[in-house]
Amino acid sequence: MTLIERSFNIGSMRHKDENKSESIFNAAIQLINEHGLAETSMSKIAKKAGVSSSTIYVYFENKEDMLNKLYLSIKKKMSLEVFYDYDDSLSLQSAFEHALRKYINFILTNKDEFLFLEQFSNSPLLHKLSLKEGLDFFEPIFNLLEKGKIQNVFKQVDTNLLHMFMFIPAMQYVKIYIGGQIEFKQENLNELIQMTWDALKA
Amino acid sequence: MTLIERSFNIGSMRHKDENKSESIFNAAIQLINEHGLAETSMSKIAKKAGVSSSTIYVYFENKEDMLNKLYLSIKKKMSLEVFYDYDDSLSLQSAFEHALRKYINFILTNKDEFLFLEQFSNSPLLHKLSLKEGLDFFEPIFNLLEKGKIQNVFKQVDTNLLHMFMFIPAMQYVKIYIGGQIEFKQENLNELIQMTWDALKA
Amino acid sequence: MTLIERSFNIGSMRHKDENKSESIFNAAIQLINEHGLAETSMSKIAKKAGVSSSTIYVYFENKEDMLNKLYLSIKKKMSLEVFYDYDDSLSLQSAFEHALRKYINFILTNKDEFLFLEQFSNSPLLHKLSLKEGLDFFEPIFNLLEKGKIQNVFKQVDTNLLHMFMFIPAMQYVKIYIGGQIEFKQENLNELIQMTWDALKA
Amino acid sequence: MTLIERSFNIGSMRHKDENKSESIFNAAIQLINEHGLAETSMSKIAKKAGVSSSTIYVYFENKEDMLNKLYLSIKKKMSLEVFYDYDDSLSLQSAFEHALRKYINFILTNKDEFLFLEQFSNSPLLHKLSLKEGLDFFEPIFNLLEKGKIQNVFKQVDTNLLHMFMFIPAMQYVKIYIGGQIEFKQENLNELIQMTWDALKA
DNA sequence: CATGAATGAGTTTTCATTCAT
DNA sequence: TATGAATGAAAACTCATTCAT
Repeated sequence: MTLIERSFNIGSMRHKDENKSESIFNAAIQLINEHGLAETSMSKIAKKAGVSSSTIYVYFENKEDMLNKLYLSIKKKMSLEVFYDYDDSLSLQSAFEHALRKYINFILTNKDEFLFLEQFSNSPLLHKLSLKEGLDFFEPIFNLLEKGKIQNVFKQVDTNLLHMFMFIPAMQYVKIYIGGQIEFKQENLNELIQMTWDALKA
Repeated sequence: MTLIERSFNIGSMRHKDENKSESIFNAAIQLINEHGLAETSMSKIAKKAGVSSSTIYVYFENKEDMLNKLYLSIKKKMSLEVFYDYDDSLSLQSAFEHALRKYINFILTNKDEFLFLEQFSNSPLLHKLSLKEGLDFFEPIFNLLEKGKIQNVFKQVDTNLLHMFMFIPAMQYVKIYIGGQIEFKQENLNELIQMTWDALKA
Repeated sequence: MTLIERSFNIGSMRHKDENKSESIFNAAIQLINEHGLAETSMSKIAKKAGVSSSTIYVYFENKEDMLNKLYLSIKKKMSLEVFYDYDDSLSLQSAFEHALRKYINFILTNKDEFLFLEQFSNSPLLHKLSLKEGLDFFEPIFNLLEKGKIQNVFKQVDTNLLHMFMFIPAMQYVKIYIGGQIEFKQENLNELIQMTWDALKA
Repeated sequence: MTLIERSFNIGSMRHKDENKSESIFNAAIQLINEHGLAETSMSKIAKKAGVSSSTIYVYFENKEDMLNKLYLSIKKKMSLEVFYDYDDSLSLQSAFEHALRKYINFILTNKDEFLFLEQFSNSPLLHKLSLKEGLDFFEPIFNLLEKGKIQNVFKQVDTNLLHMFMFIPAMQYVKIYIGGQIEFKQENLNELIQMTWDALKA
């Protein structure tokens, strides 16, 4: 909390605090990326967030609930930043490239959130429901892909396959870059986008 | 151990029981896939494996060590089954398709092992070293890809990029199939292989 | 509070709401019978009573205070319903039988209150003071028993012994009936009353 | 552990220890009588018993299991001490008096165990099964009562009623004596036994 | 009077691991 | 080699209570 925020807060210190929820989320993301889901306890999260661990239970039902809400909140943030300004007038290829670049840019500049998503996606704590809800945020992309199939620009295959090919290699690329196994090159990125396009193209 | 099994063991200097190690591995894989890494304790593994939990510490230094050894053992098994019979006389495309199909076949018929790999790959318990060692098993594939680049059949891009594009979509496809989000179709598989080829092709 | 309820309250100096106190008591009784004293928390009581848990602390000092007040309130209610109309003109045996039947009837028709009493009577949270105060409500009965001793109808033994023999078997009978271990029969009841009388009779 | 016991134990310190189970039971009984079931935590029991609280879970599944096993163990001990030497040659009244006196003597000299039983009997943690099993220990008494009915010495009423009248007043007497509300007199005891007999007698 | 938010201290239980045998 | 018993440390979560509004 900055000094200014603090002063705004004086009159309402006993009201449920967006900040608190936020700092719990941030603490969780950081710890999980640093030490893994299994090693991240509620009390460690609380300590890092600067609240009592019982306070977490004011905001969330239990650990599972907290993680699922965090998952959805990140998915939503991502969707808002990445897909909201989809421009209908662009050519299909431009739209495709635009969306993919924005997505890659998002995960590159929100590494922590992205890595949390990746780790949590493999956990049995992720509810089927959250998974589904999370996918919904990609709706504009599904529309794009369907349009591409209709225009015979993309292959006539299951849209899930197109969707998968569009994002999974990019995600993996960012993951191994973050993991230090390769170094990031703009050139690689362009190649990756080209390869993705080639995979989808009819 | 039956008498017969025992007699087979006679010539062996080591007393440690390959079977026991094996059943610990199997128990671990099953439990981790069922309940997640975080929820799988040594004592549960021991119970499922039919040994005392102290016995696990005869075979492995600690939990981390056990999981890393399990990781490498699966990677090795996979490598043996999938890449050992790489046939040099095949055309590049045939070799590519052959390898990819064998890989997909392996993970489809060894779902538990595959899912364990996926879950453990995202865990900080996975040692850098194991990760690297795990990659080594793909060496024949790296050779294939290099050859393809030299012959100008594949794009002139970082071989890691080629490797990534070759396997990651297939893995993701199997994962969402196992997760019940799509149904398996031979047709999809053929399309996937074609898309993969298109992505790599120069 | 509706407007009408509010207007009924006009003449009262106290703002504390008899209803609210009542619903806290009811919630407590129900929960304690259902799950036991140990498992009944203030917040669960509050939730069931439809108030905030901090509201309970407006009415009571703390949990102990609340339980003791509840205890006394039930004892009082019982005393009012059971012993207030003690009829001096009745013969001793009629008075005895009348009182005992009324008591049994009360605990049969107020099972929850009765069971709470039983459970709380064994708790160290029950203050000595409350216990003593609770006994006072039985004063008419002590008078009856003393009179019986003077008239040589009852045994010349410690009045506490008479009192105990008068009520304890009846209470136990109702308890095991409520617990489902026996079924209720009017016949049993008559026998029980006879046995009680025989125990007391000189 | 005495010095002698200790020396006997030297060679077997890693074998499940009857003593340990015993000291957990004793700690539990004492604490529950002192502070109530609700206030007695596993860690307090462990501390008092001189073991780690995790050790309790080596011997019992959970708190409920521990308490139920303790309940049955006391019931069994009581049954062994009180009813095992039932003498068939005695007259009914002698047998009745003998059993009742032995019972009263047992609860007077095992106050802690008795009070635990009383407190736990009212708890929802007491399993129906344990309750039933606990009653079984009274079998010799049920036989006695049945015989008395056949011989027309006792009233022709439900045996449960006879059983109840035989023990409940005695138990209550001991309870209020322990609670300090009355003082113990041999004379009272004799009166109590006479009253009990009068209640049962045909 | 009434309450939502907050929390320190506590709960039960499980964990990975050790150790004597 | 194999193990049953034991445990300190930590897990997730709940509790009675307070406090600012």
